Amino acid sequence: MPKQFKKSTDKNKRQKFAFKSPKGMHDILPDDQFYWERLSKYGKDVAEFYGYHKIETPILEDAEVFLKTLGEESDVVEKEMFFVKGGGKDKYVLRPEGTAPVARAFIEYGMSHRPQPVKLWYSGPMFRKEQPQAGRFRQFHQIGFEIIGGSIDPIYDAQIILASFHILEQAKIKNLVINVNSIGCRICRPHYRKKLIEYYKKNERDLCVDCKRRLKTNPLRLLDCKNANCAPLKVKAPSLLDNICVSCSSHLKLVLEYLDELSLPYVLNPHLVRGLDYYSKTVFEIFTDQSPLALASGGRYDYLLETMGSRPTPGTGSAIGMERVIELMRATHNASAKSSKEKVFFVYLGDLAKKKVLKLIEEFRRTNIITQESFGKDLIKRQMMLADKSGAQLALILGQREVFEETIIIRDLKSGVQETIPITKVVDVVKKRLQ
RNA sequence: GAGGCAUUAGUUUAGUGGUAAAACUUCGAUCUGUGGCAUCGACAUCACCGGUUCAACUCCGGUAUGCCUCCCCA
Repeated sequence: MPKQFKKSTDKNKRQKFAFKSPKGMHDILPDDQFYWERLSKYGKDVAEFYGYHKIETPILEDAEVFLKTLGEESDVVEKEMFFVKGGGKDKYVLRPEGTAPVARAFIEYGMSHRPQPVKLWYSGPMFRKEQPQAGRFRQFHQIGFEIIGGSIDPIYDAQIILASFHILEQAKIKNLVINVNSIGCRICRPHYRKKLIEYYKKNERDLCVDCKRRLKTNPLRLLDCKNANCAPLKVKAPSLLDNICVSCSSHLKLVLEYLDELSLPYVLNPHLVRGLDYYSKTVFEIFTDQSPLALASGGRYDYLLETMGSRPTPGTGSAIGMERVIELMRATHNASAKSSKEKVFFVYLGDLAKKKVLKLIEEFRRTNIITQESFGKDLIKRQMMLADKSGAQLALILGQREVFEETIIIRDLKSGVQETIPITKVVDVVKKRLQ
């Protein structure tokens, strides 16, 4: 419920403990809908233009869908999933991300029998039990793109990046930069991982607390440490770029060539790694200089479907964090863009006129003209004030005299010019005036 | 999961160990014939629970929520 309605007018009935939305989960209030609708539209337009088909998966999934794919020791799985009671104990979870459910659907509905690759997109809420912060919520929304099946072609990575990039561009986010890296494949990554561990083991004493832990749980994350003390070690650490196999490095090289071809602004960031296990080869994140948070991210997941029991099937995808984008849209979109859709405002005087207006509105319903009224405020002055506030173009004024004469006053709210017309013609005249 | 800061009306902010102030919003009255006007009025158990005190919105502790830095991530 919107905040402004939470208070009861009856003092005796007032609740001692006010209800609140769950921690880290927010209502999208009427005033914000403008941004959500805009961003959703950008997503839909881009998806349709590039031939992605929309898919909607349930908000609940079998926990195994994520346990098996995201990595047992990843934080998302280990401590950030909401388990749902009922339907078997701990069987279902609120989905923490969108790729694994889409992959599940791909397998379940035999989409490998469609022309390959299959391009899919989705939009909806995701849930992670994190400590909330600016731009980090327990319920958040993503627009995601996936290209599944076909060959392991770097051009698909470029297309996936392109789709996310265009949405951000349409949302008028300035100074976008794409960070790109390759985290290798199942052949070269273990070698690199070993090399990295060996290197850091030698220097374990100088590592920060977090990095000591990372060394055991997720060594690749060492590259991403922000602690200044670890920085010197990072510089000398073996680089992913020097250690991935020929197949992976030529794949990355082609991705970059395609990005060049599309004139997309990118930087090669050898320290970029992702938290989810299913990624391989290309990974990327899109940033703007107006926020430290990634607005979109994604990568290639050539082993994901295999992990889920399918034939080996490559894939690549990305997701945009809608809340993070909307936060930036607020700053750039001016309020005038939010102008009201209401075109016609009814003003009445007297009970008889009030009754007539009720019926007149129904006549406008058959046209596409949106009307508004303010029943319950009988003062004509108040009604005019509200008409003005509503942003309506025309006011239709019906008083006792007009009811008697079967006329109505049509008033242009900008110029203040008004005329009296027969009430039978009001729909036609309004239609003409609005064109 | 760790550390730090914050919380006063619908909103934005004052303020004090002796039960709260302003602006805007909303609602009502003046007001049954025309535009954000004017005047008057209404709307806060000062986030919640407990402690100290003659007395707590103020001091202390806890909880919740928000924000910041981490962890991690969109």
